[in-house]
Amino acid sequence: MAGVTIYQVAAEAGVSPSTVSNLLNGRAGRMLPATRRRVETAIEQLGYRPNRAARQLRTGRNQVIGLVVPSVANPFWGTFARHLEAAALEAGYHVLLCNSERDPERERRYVEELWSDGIGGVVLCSSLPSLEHMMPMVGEGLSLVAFDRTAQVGDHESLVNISLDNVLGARLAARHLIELGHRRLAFVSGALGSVNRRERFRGFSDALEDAGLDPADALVWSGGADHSYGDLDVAGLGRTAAAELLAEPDPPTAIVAINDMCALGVCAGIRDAGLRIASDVSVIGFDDIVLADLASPPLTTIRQPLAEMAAAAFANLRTGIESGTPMHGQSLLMRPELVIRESTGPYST
Amino acid sequence: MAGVTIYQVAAEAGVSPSTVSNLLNGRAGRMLPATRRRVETAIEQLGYRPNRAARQLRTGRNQVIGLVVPSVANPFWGTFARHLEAAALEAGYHVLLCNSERDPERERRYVEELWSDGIGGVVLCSSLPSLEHMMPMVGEGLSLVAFDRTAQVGDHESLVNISLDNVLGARLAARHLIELGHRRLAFVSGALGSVNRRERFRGFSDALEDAGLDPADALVWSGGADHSYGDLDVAGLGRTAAAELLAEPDPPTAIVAINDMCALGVCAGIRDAGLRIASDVSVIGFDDIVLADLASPPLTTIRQPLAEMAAAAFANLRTGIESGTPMHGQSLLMRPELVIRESTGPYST
DNA sequence: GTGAAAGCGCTAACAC
DNA sequence: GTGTTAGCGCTTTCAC
Repeated sequence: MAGVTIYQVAAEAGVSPSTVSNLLNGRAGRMLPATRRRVETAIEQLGYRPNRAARQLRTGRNQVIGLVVPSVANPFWGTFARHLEAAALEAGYHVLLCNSERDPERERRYVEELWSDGIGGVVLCSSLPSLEHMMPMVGEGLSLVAFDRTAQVGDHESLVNISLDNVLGARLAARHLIELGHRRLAFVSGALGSVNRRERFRGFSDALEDAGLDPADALVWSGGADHSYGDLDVAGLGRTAAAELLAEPDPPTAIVAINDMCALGVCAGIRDAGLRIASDVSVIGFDDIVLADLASPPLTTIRQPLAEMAAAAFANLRTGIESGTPMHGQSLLMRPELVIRESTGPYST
Repeated sequence: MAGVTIYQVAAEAGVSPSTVSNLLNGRAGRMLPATRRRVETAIEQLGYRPNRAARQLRTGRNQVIGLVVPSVANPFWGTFARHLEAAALEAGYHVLLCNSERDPERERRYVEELWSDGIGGVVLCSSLPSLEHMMPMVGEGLSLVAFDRTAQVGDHESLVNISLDNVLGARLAARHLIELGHRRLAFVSGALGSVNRRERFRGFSDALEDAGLDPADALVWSGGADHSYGDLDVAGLGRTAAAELLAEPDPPTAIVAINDMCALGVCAGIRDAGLRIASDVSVIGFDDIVLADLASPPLTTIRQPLAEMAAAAFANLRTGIESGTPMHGQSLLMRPELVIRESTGPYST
């Protein structure tokens, strides 16, 4: 800590602390150019940097937002974190990173701590159906943006939800497979009960119905009810899923994975079984992480416009924080995009 | 912000604020058990949470460390961030995330801001040879741990460096290839001038010499001097590198990539050229990111023990911050481990 | 063993 | 236009 205070600057410039403060806080409008110059010189010369703790103590607000993700080790969340940090930085905000490992209790503890640290806004990446446990704080003025989760019955009225249109995305995915001639489809996911898992499954079923297929005939693999897989193991889970599905009497010819990491695991499992991706079994992922394009074969997937979503999340949060009034509840559903690469191919007997 | 202060707690418990403060700060030793009980009850009842800004203003320090990484979108850094956050959390610290995009100027600005925000310690993941620009702050008391970078001539005496033994790692990598019979090796990297690029290249050269080969005969591809590739494009760079190297009159039969992301790109480039990995061209990476095992074929690589490294980084930082005295400069070089998978194979004419 | 009081550095009324 | 002043909530000597 440089240790130079606003008083020293004031003394150096021959003005009062409030003048310095005014300049610092953009109230330099009616200031004499000469005064202004003097203050700026003094700040420069002394290398003055305002003390944020003092400012926060006074104003009750700091320039920090919290980000709670399942795990930044997952490239999807890592990429999101980077975009969010970039958006925040542009507005002079910093980002406090929290990895929940998808534990609802940890999510709650994190948000509580952030709130009591004076952080005005949090982006919560939780796919929990109920955010009940956060609501007391939202009631007290916390701005909360739920990411990767759509609005649910019972949500607080000032909750903002930002996510992909998962139903549409999954529908796009399954339709692509059906158009390629596949009839025996599988859906692979981890933990049941997450909002977006439910939605993606819904879109998957819708597409089957659209094509006159019975969703009840589809193979659904959900990782065994009692397992709660970490966010990275999802790849290992895809691998296991593929092994089990391909050992079925009537195995699927195409697999929709809940996300790209899972799809990468499914691909590994297909190879483990001695089969070829696309020509033997088609695989489609979800997210379009950087690695989807690098994989072998490159992964067909549903793209989420992460940069735009991160920017929107931050913009909402900032408005909520700076307006001082509760945010107006809303949901933002981004448009998914089918990206066809080489992990999907036509059905062949 | 709950808004309940230490005064309200004191009033509720019928004691003075200092007594409450004493309890809060572990100075409850000589306190009457009855008093203590009363205060604890009051805290509980009012749901009191100390205001961190006020505490920081008073003590000058907060429970936050800064993490500056090139980009958390890169799975290697994402994984590191997660491990570091876990270590910090255990000690009650939070982590502020900064993505430098490998821009030295951004690195400096970030660290300066963190320092003036009252953050006592920073883990800086920079492979810049000189950390000169951080030194004024270190001189003033900032605890700085440089990660993924070894000690350099001219470093500040209280700088702690934590990294892998890159020379040994790269030597292990190249030796593995040579033992498989390869004689025509290539080394692929991005930006020149980073400390660990230099070290890895050194280990690569050493291994060639060990085997009686002339390092000058090796193919070195470094992304073109004037390009400064982002941390993710490193995969695209590997892809380009492979294309160019394989178009040479006398192409390499084995490639050492600067890291796994780059290696994944190299693999993509090899496939683009219609060749097969391992049987036609061997590829070895560095880091052992999660995706190395998921890739097709699974990537042979040099593993960095990231969790241990993150724990060590935090432990050092914490000691530095809490002791209040400058850290004792030292370097920690972790032992690399060769992980043989399927992207490397014997040389065949 | 417990309390009184003085600030940490800043902002924002409100005077002038 | 600029200065004076009163805290924000906490910690920490120093008295008692």
